[in-house]
Amino acid sequence: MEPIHRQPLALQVASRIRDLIATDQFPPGTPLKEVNLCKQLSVSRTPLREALKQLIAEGLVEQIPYRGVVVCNPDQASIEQMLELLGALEGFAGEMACLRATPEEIDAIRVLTQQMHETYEKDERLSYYKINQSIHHSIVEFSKNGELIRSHERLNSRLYRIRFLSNRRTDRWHTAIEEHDAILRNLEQREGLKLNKLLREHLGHTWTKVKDLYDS
Amino acid sequence: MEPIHRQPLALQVASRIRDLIATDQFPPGTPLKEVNLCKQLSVSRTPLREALKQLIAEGLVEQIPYRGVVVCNPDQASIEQMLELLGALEGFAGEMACLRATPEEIDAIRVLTQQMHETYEKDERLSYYKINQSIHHSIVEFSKNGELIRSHERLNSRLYRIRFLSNRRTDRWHTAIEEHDAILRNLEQREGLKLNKLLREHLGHTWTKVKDLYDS
DNA sequence: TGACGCAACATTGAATACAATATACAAAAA
DNA sequence: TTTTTGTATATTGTATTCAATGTTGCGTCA
Repeated sequence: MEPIHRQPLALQVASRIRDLIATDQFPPGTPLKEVNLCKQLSVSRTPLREALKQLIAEGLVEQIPYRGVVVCNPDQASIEQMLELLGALEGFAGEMACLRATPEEIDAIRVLTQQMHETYEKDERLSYYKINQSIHHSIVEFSKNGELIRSHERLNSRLYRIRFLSNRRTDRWHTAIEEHDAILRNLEQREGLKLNKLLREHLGHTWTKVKDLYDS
Repeated sequence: MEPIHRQPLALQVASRIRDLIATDQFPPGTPLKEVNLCKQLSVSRTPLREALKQLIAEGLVEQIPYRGVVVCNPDQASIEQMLELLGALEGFAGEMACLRATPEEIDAIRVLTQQMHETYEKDERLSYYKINQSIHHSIVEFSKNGELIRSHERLNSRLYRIRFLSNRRTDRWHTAIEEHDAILRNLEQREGLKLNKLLREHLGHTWTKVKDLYDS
């Protein structure tokens, strides 16, 4: 039987703050002052501090001794490195997925890709963004490697905001869709190495979009 | 002038416990009881708990609500997954190193590989182990991707103990040395893709060694 | 004899109190 | 006027206290 999963207060606090950062309600540079947050979230300092420790470990915020915790503001170089690593992880995941995904799982990707086309035709940016995330997430899941899934999850959450912002740009939208078609094809045909390469390039293109955003 | 780097107590505690786990003084399954550890390390519960939170985030220990923290005892499947991911990370790092390592840095790998041969001939297991780690660490460093370096570091620390134990086996020692020669050659010739493949296989062999250890 | 319930103990979860450190501002001296 | 220094205040770091929860063992009842 499924055990009951308890959520210690610190964990709940952590995921709340994570959301606040991802949705830009706590934009980069925001100082996370303990007493303020305590009042806003109605918890005491102890669980809050434990939550912050977790976010520090995840790299979402940074701490300077005796000067508090602030939301990280990664520079272009860091973002490029993160996206490069994300590409490597997803590429490898795709390669493994070619070996391990069931036909039903590949069907699921097919459905998502189809839905993605629909959001493109209807010009629904937010849905597009979510389906896109969902596809990438699924591919990683189908690698059947729990460690890989967790690593990807952590890194992706740090990039969530950036990718969301860069999603506004319209230039590369069509190309991205085409790339997703190619990704689906190679997954269907279990072309591991090609899919790996494709996914890495796909993420590389994300970087150029983000870069444009910064430069403009 | 070089600023003074402070180490909050929680960080010091965390790295101490990390060492204790890596050196098998806290073998898997050991319950980390807060009050005991407090006395042993002469700190109060708060910084200790913050340190534990960090180790939980790193995946070195696990926590069950109201039942405390215990040192993780990863099963064969998890170890296989971790090594698979480690192989992917190192492989990718090697590929990047081929693009970005300076000639001087490659020289450093050459020196280490030479030293590795010497430890083999003198039958110095511990030195061999350390030099081996050092080579892999260096290759990852030369990828010049900070995120990749950190991810590798975290994952590797979780495998430190396992790999140390499997280092006792003598069967594959010679083959491992030969593989390192090949790794060096491909790095020298900037054969990124081949090096990637080689490193992934190299880690795959580690898995077979670990597996033997478990099975016997 | 075995199972259930209760109670005492052990351990973690959370909150508060106290100490250490940094920052800002004002006053005094050059 | 400018620089320096001291002090007040804000904020984090650490310790301690109190509450909630889980575990163990013994006694009682069927």
